[in-house]
Amino acid sequence: MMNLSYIHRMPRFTHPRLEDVPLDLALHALADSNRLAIVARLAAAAGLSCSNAAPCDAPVPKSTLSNHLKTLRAAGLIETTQSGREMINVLRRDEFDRRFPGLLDAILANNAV
Amino acid sequence: MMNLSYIHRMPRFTHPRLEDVPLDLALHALADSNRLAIVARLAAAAGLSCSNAAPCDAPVPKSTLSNHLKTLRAAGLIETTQSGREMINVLRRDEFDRRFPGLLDAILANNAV
DNA sequence: TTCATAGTTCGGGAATATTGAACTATTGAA
DNA sequence: TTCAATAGTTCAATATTCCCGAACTATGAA
Repeated sequence: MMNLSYIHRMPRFTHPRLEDVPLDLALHALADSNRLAIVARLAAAAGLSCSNAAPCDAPVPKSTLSNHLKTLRAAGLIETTQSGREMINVLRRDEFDRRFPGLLDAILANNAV
Repeated sequence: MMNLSYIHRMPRFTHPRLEDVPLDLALHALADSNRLAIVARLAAAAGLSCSNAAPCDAPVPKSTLSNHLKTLRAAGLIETTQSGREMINVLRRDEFDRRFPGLLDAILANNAV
């Protein structure tokens, strides 16, 4: 019998190449106040678990939060890796900036409270 | 009997004050390839009727086009005025730039084919 | 008038988003 | 080892939004 237990250690998430991300998909991911808040928090931190990346105001259900992070992942904005039982999210800042120069800067600058 | 015919000459569209437009609404309006194409055309023209503002590739049904323009209007991106039987659309560039400095520039610069 | 043009609005089906509930995986403690 | 707690995903049902054909309104021209 083959030992298949290793598959549980396979990477859980797929991350797109930035060159495959169209502008409208990136903008769509950022066109939501909760996701904007998440990106803003990640921009100011080295890496955050899902619950730590969540916007502090407006409590978001965890399934909703998970979906928001999936949307950001699909747009090439964040990379998620497992660490213990937490999923650590990191902003793919350099790659995103190379793909869309100046875009994230402009958006974050305009996201001030 | 009151003469009510004048109401047909009332302004047809309402345009938001830019300070009332939240960032996520503006991004949402721009997070669509057809609407991006419309904005790009308006950025390069003084004023365009709805059908002239339509993206040249991908033919868009006129009701869909009308809704796209309504979305852009609600986000403070365009101003629409009637001229004869055409509706002339103008990009509210200065106002939008004052509200969201650098945002439209960054988006249009990244919208190049 | 009447016709054609330029668009808006309405309504229903298609596509997306939200979220409670069930589930998986990991850690720590008994 | 087991058991419970934690951190998150996935599923499925509901809610919302979007798309677009059809009907409608307004204007200009014949």
